[in-house]
Amino acid sequence: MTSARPKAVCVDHDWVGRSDCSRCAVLHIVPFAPLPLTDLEEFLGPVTNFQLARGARLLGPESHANAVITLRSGFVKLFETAPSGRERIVRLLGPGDVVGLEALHAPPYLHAAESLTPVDACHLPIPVVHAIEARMPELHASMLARWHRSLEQADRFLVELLDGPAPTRVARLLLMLVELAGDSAPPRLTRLDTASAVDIAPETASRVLTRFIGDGILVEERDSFRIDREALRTIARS
Amino acid sequence: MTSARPKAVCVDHDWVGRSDCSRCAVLHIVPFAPLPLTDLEEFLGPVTNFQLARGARLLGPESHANAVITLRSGFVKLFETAPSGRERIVRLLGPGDVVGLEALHAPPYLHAAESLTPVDACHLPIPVVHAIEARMPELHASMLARWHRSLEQADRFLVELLDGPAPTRVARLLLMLVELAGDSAPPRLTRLDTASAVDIAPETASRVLTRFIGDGILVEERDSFRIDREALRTIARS
DNA sequence: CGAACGTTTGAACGATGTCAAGCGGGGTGG
DNA sequence: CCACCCCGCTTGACATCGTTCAAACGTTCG
Repeated sequence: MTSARPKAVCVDHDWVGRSDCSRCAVLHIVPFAPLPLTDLEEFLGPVTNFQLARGARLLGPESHANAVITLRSGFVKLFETAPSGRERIVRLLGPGDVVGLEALHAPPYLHAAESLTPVDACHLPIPVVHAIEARMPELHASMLARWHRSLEQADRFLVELLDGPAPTRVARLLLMLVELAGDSAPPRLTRLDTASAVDIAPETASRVLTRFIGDGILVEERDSFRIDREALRTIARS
Repeated sequence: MTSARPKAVCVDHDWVGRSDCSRCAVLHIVPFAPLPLTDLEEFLGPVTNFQLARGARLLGPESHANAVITLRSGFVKLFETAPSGRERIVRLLGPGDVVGLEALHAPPYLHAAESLTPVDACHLPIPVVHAIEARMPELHASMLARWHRSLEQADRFLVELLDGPAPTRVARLLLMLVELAGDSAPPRLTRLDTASAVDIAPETASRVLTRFIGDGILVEERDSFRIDREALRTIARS
């Protein structure tokens, strides 16, 4: 209480926005954990919270892969540059997701990560994760689930987003984005990001989207968008 | 010794082909493990070895996901049918790989798996894996490595095989197949499988491959093939 | 020997990529 | 506060690669 060292963010009940910790992919278990608080403090001290603007780089293959990042709010794209030089988006992450999972097994990070919206996130050094894992086996299962989800999403990109004509792909992407967002507002991607997610030319993305807008199926806002779910689902089915 | 129950295959030194166990993704650690043999017997009893012809189904989303399969030899494709109805190959597995990893976390299997060549494999019920894991923490790291590899390959499909013109893609696929095979003979895919791996029409695959053959870059044998590595790498770079 | 399947080959169409020019809005600097 | 500039987006025209449809071939297997 009178300690000079500041409280670990995760444990500080006075911390503004602590409520979002319930979404923390790694530590959502902690509040219910049977560990004495003082122990937790020691573990969680190195965990730091930070915010980023849209378009910021979270990490890349060049960074030291010694931490994972959990998203409290905001959206992130994981991408690689293909041999052709084109940028290819391979995954999309949202609130509650973990960025840089691979680091948990071995460096380097497999992709680059950039924010698609303003982002609120926490930085967890790998040793912290392992320390918690050692004491709380539940975390292990939770991490396995993360790997599972990552694979599932990679496969969805392969099977859903890269299948069929351009309008179909874009429709599926939009649906995927609102699904990812849950109750929060889905992020509006640039035409270029849209294009590199579904592997079409930016110009084609533009044409498809302006057509959707013209048909009243899609409404774009500054940073988000709204859709006619049913109409898009029909297009997505083709 | 005089027991009526047959010896667990993994432990039976008289078992023909036991040498291939050193390649077993899950149990390659076992021979060096500090566990008493009798213990091992009990664990490994339910492990069964089996062979399949080319084109056989190993498992699918419909199967009870209560086991993983380790490939001792042969090649397997993992595929899903896309919304368009087309079959899309999402991963290729070879000797030493694990089929149905997902089951380790939760059912169902995420894909269908079919042999591309005759296959020699072992069937490991999930409880067996967990039992070994409990006693041998090394296995845990080894399993993490599996998830890691799966993700890496999924990403390679996304970034390498689905990028650039048809000849480039096919070239990359062929190179990937010989890499996957290591010292064994790479499997010759049907035109249809080739096509659904790199997302082109079977006819296009045919045209590309006959051209490669004409150029002396590729030689097809009954079940395998040989390539001019350098020439293909050049095409793959484009 | 025949049937079935995978493959080859041809020809024509069409969706999408490419190239190029113009537009608009937001941010910066004067 | 305004003007300019830059960047992302739009729009058009055109070229092209790959798909599609169709037919014939060869091999394997019953």
